[in-house]
Amino acid sequence: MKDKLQSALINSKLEPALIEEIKSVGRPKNVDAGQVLIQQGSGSKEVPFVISGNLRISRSDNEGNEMFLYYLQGGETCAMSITCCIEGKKSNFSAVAEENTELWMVPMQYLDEWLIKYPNFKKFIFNAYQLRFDELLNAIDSMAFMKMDQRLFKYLLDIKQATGSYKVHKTHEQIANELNSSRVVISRLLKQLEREGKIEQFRNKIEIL
DNA sequence: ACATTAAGTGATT
DNA sequence: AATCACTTAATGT
Repeated sequence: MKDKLQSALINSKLEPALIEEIKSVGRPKNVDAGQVLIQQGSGSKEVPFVISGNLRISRSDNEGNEMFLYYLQGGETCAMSITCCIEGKKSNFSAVAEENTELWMVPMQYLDEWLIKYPNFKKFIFNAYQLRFDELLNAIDSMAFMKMDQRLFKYLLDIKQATGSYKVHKTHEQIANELNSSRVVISRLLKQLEREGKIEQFRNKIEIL
């Protein structure tokens, strides 16, 4: 597992000494597909680094409504959870593993120290923030300015990007929930996309062409 | 064969 | 774009 962590962080430009610290201080954690890693409103004392697999980050309310934001992939860390941890605040989003996902959990108490001790760690965090912020802007754009059909197609492409597969194993209902829409609407739009030759549909599965 | 779950469709707001 | 009501198709037992 540590080797995998090493290779996941190889492109991060983090100081080797820091990577060693991360390795010695954290612990591995596996999350199965579909499992919730972070529940909105919960607090955590550990920061997750994604080694492999991916996490679906979304905003949700207590009534089961969900709003998909973006995916977190290997080598990335959750910028939001870092501030959450440092401030001891509760999470304002939830993270669900889309596939079986390997994580490296690092206790937050080290973060302050690392931010001072390792300049590249600071860069890493700021960079992560920047990336997430851009993704958030994208998400906002897609909600505010894009029609549902465009959102849906973008969503499918996001999944392709995150999983590296053209096959999406989800039901119309699940998709509708994640986009905070209704099943009927999604069914119709998917049908449309199929007619346009952009996708092919099967039961519990959609293939992007 | 039957029940359950997923997906398709027309009509209405 | 959402909801209702209903149909059809696929799957599990």
